[in-house]
Amino acid sequence: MIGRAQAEAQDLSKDRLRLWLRLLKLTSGIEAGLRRNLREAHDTTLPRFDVMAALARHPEGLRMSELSSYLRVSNGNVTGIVDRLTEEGLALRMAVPGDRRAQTARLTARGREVFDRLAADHEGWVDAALGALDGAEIATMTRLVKQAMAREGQE
Amino acid sequence: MIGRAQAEAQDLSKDRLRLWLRLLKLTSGIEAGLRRNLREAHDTTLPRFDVMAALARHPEGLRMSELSSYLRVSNGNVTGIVDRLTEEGLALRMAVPGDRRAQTARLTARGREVFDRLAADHEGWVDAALGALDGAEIATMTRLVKQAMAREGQE
DNA sequence: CTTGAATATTTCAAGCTTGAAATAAAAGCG
DNA sequence: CGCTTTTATTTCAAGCTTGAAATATTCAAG
Repeated sequence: MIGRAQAEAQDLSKDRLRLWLRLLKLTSGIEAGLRRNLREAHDTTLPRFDVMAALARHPEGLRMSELSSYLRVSNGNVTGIVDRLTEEGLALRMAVPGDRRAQTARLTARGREVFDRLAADHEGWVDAALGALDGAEIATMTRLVKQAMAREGQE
Repeated sequence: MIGRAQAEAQDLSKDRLRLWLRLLKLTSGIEAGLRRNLREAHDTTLPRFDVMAALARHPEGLRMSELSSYLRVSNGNVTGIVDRLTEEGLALRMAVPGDRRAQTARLTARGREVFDRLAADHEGWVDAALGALDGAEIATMTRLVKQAMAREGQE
């Protein structure tokens, strides 16, 4: 037989699992909507948007490795995305003086213009997707998400 | 100039955007951990696990189209994943009597055994990932996620 | 200097994902 | 019955993603 403490821990574990599945469904659903909107309204993709957003926050440019750790994706991944943004004339690579191994990626002038339009729409889509939550609810959820990340994100 | 109501709506929009970014970071982080654990501990992937979980809940089998709408992924996607599960001897396709277009996918006996082990570990990993939230916090967050989905998910 | 370890990035194979096109079969209908 | 439309699935090209291997360069000893 199992004690009361174990039974409660098992229930809590099940509740955490159910929350996880719902959370995943919510974020996947919103993400799918964002991907669809980006494609239909701007003929682009979420990974390209993410890279452009990172570069927009760092006008001085980011090294490829900084970009990949900032976005938490692999090095090889950003290589390909920056390649495509460069082909499209939205980003460019610059040599780093004093280290011939490294490159910094930056947005071009056109990249900045394009990103500004993307970002405005993006904020609107997210606002609509979370529109069922009012200010207090957003604040509560933000607090709980931060708390959950304190454990999860410290690896 | 803009009125107070507009200014508040803009602030709320920014707060929703910040919450979205945190939420995405939390779920992506947990998901990355699950993918790593599945690979390292069981040499498998999250999409395979998701398909096996769906099939485990439906021992009578699911049509390919039911599987894809259940998992909210494209038809072509499940075709490939079921192909690989079949190659590994974990799933199989069966003809549907009376409709030669359709197929149902099912877990094999070995597929069920493998899934049971995966599921146990999976629940433990999720429990650990959300371990910073106690029962009341899980309940609050679950309520808010449901509320957010009521709007988002009704498409 | 030169050898070896560490660092920055790219390349690569494999798998996931999508939307669109292609196949195939069933259903409706004149 | 023939013909069209709908439904079920697969195929395909393109892009994303990863971890591992390959390149290139820098750094640290000796």
